[in-house]
Amino acid sequence: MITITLPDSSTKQVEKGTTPMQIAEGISRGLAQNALVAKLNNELVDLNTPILTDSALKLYTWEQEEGKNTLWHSSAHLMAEALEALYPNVKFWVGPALENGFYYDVDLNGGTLSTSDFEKIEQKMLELARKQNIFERKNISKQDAINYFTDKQDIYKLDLLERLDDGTISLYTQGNFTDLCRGPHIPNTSFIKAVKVLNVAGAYWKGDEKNKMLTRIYGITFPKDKELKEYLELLEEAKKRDHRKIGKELELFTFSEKVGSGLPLWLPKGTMLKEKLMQFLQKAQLESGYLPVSTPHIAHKDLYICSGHYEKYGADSFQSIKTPHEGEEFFLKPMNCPHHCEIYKSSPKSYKDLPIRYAEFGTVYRYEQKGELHGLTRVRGFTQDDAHLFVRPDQVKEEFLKVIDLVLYVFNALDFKEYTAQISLRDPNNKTKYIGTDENWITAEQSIMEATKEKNLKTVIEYGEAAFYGPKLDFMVKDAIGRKWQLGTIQVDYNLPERFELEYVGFDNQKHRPVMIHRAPFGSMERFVAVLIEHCKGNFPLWLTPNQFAILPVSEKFNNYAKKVLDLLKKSDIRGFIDDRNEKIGKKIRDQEINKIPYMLIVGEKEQENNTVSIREHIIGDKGEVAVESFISLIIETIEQDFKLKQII
RNA sequence: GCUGUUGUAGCUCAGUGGUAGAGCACUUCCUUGGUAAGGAAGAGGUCGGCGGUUCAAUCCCGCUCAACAGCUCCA
Repeated sequence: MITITLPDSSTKQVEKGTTPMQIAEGISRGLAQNALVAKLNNELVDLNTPILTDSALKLYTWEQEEGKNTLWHSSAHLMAEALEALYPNVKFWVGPALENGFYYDVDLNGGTLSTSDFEKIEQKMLELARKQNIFERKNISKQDAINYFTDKQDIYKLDLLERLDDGTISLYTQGNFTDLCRGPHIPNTSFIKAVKVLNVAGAYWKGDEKNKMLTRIYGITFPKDKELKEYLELLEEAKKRDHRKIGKELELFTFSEKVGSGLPLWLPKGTMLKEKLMQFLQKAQLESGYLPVSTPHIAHKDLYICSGHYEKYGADSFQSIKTPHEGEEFFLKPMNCPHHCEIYKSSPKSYKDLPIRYAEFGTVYRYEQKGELHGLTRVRGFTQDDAHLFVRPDQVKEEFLKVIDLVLYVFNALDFKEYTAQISLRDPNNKTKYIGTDENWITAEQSIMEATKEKNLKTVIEYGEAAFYGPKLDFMVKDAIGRKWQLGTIQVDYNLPERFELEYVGFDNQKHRPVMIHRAPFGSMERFVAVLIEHCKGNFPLWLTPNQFAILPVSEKFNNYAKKVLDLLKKSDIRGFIDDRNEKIGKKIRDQEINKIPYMLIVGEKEQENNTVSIREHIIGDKGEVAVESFISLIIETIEQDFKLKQII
């Protein structure tokens, strides 16, 4: 007999060789029917693995990541089986599970695959899934594996085998398909009830562009039809929220081939939005002791030689600007930090001056590879809500706390309610590739961890993800439909203070090197606006939205009264316009609903007589007739209320 | 940058080896209408750019630019 310890610490005595599935059956029928994979002493295993020693056992269903991943990994095998049935010459590379679904990289031997083939593959997968084929594991020797795949003329699996040790090799077979795989897998194919082939794309063999391009087929599967339906609805919803689409519809920004790819043109409404955001942050920063600075868009090559960026990125950047003066070269600025370092150096600093916080909405230019450009999230010219804090080593933690406060203030104000903080630290096994003293690193890493802990942030620690110049803290937010985005970032930098020989005079009358902290709560205005659009689907908070109201005269006879109302509202700093087109009121309402205007003010004979407006709220509808003054206070109060609520959080 | 797909009016998109169409938007006129599309007329396109094949190219071919999907990358 052996002892099995379950997650609730209870134990079971079972015969040696009992499988996790049998234990599941002993617990409940429901669990036995839903279990997909088991964890045996920290190792994921098939449910039919005989347990030979005392073990801790945990069972996973579709509800857990482990269960999902296993189902998707097994689905990749199922898709491979379907592909092999449909395309006899196909060769397989690897087929892992992803965050949402799975893919398989295949070599179609010159054949092609298009979206029109998807249904055929899906049908075949479902047909095979219904056979309830068992995923059968077989441990074999390396030589046997080599023989097997040599017979199959499968160069890709042979390549994989080269890197595997004898004794660790296993094959999985379901139906007519056998794959080299370490597993684990779901018990049988019948758990896969709903199937969708999502996409097909090229991917280099082993991710190396010198290698052959394989066909990567993406798919997703579910244990219930309903879940597939919900997933497809989510994809539809994401499409509707696409900032490129909404940005065009709401006339926020555009691109022009003549201006150049990746160089956004902000339209009046988008500019209003962007500037409101900047004003909002600027105000918060002034209150937190930041000092606004502003620096030119170009700088002498020497600046970037000093910073080290020329050596690292020079060749892949926008190339230098020449002048009539022979040999003189300027570069478009790819970041603001070197400029800020020079500002720091413009006068001697005392320890009493620190921390110094230079803030600038600095527009920078980076020559991103063509294929990387994407709407506003990846562009070649963008404005960072940048600031550099020059601090004493003993101030790192305190400044981190303040920056975290600022970042959270921004997130709350914009209704991002869920976020996690990712702490990127040094690779503990390879400390040599980092610049800066061990002592400083330890202080900074400790400071970050303590600061996030004090703020009760949900954190993930990533070892080895730090930049070579310092550890960092990145904020990942979840948007309204659950997608994750990386927004704000805080980074410690030991490199630039060194390169620019930044100093301050300490209490001991000696020169010391300050620590530099880069931080950007939005990240960049472009990226943030993109994420915000997708988060709120273009329905911006009232304080931010480009037009807070539209006045809709019932007929042209009331245009003059509308004008009077507009003047009154403008005096109170409320933004909007009159829709004085020669259209019926129904048409105007429809159009302004589509334009997502928060408040429509309908004015006709009645309103003109009573000095009122009839409010119609976006989506909600008719809110009745009120005095113009009441509307003004409604707007002001709504905005104040909005901010107050958020302060509490 | 690599692979694939796409590029027709301001927008969304039909279409054809014999130099083009719809809906919306726009202009003018009629209409002055009370909570999601009133009516009529009109204007608008080197069919992304360059080159080739052809009697003839928006359509076929090559190159190029841009967008999209994926890969790789992101100070």
